[in-house]
Amino acid sequence: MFELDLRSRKPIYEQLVDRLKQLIINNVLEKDEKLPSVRVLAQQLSINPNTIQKAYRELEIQGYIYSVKGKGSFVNHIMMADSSAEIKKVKEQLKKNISEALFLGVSVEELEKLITETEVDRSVTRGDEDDSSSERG
Amino acid sequence: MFELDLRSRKPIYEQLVDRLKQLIINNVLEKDEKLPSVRVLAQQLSINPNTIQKAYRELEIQGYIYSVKGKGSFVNHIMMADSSAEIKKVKEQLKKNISEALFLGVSVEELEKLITETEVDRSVTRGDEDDSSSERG
DNA sequence: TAACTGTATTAATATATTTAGTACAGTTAT
DNA sequence: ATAACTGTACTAAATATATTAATACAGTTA
Repeated sequence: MFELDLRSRKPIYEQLVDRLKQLIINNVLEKDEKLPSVRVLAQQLSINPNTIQKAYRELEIQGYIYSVKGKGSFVNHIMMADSSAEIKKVKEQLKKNISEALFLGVSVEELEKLITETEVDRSVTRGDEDDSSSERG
Repeated sequence: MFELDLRSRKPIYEQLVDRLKQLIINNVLEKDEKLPSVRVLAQQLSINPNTIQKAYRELEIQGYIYSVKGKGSFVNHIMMADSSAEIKKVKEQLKKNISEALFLGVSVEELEKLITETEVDRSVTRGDEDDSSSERG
């Protein structure tokens, strides 16, 4: 399904969370799509099922997936509801990154281009079927 | 000098690096300003000097400060030179944050406003004495 | 019932972080 | 030269965090 860096200083479960988030955000994993079970994915990645569960649990807390005992874990594309706390976090992180980028000499134009590029990438992978979140106005 | 969250899962030295970076980026700490010595800051924050040194060393590697044996550690505002690796890192992190923000429903307009706001903050705290990195052309 | 699924718990292990203590070398002022 | 500061290096111990392992329980599906 994807690659992990077992030698990284970044914990495996965090890598999993980040990776799965990106797949969900970019619609590679579609709404209600079933994720591999904790045991199957653990075997595929040659790591312990508990580590997978820790990642899935975190993703569920953050609202990216939902899990049903006996059935499995599924992608949650509803979102947009009570994500205010998450939005605040992301915005704070963005501010830090932006000021650091500016400090390192990245121009405002380049930063704006980054936004446009990211937006385009999303439109392409999502087939542009829902553009409400990227309206300008 | 600042606050730390000793209960955070984020290592103390990483908090220190982030915090000092922000102070340097936003020019709260000015060029060639002397930072507290590892021992003094350690006592102020009630943590071990080795932890301070680890943070200072990381900041020196990243080019934010420079240290002179016997004299102290000082803010480095020259930068802009060989920061290509750092720029690449920040850009990748920015992409992730932007796509997550878009996914959570933050509009492109809002993201662009974040850039403008951050730019303004920097101009104000820096007295606008050097605007070369924020030209739009 | 058998074979899946998520979830929980405990213990052991591995890794990372922090502390503690000591030491050495360069700077500054006396 | 001495005293008091500075950064830096090193080892060992203690603490915190992450990961594995093994087991168990409950819900789902065929």
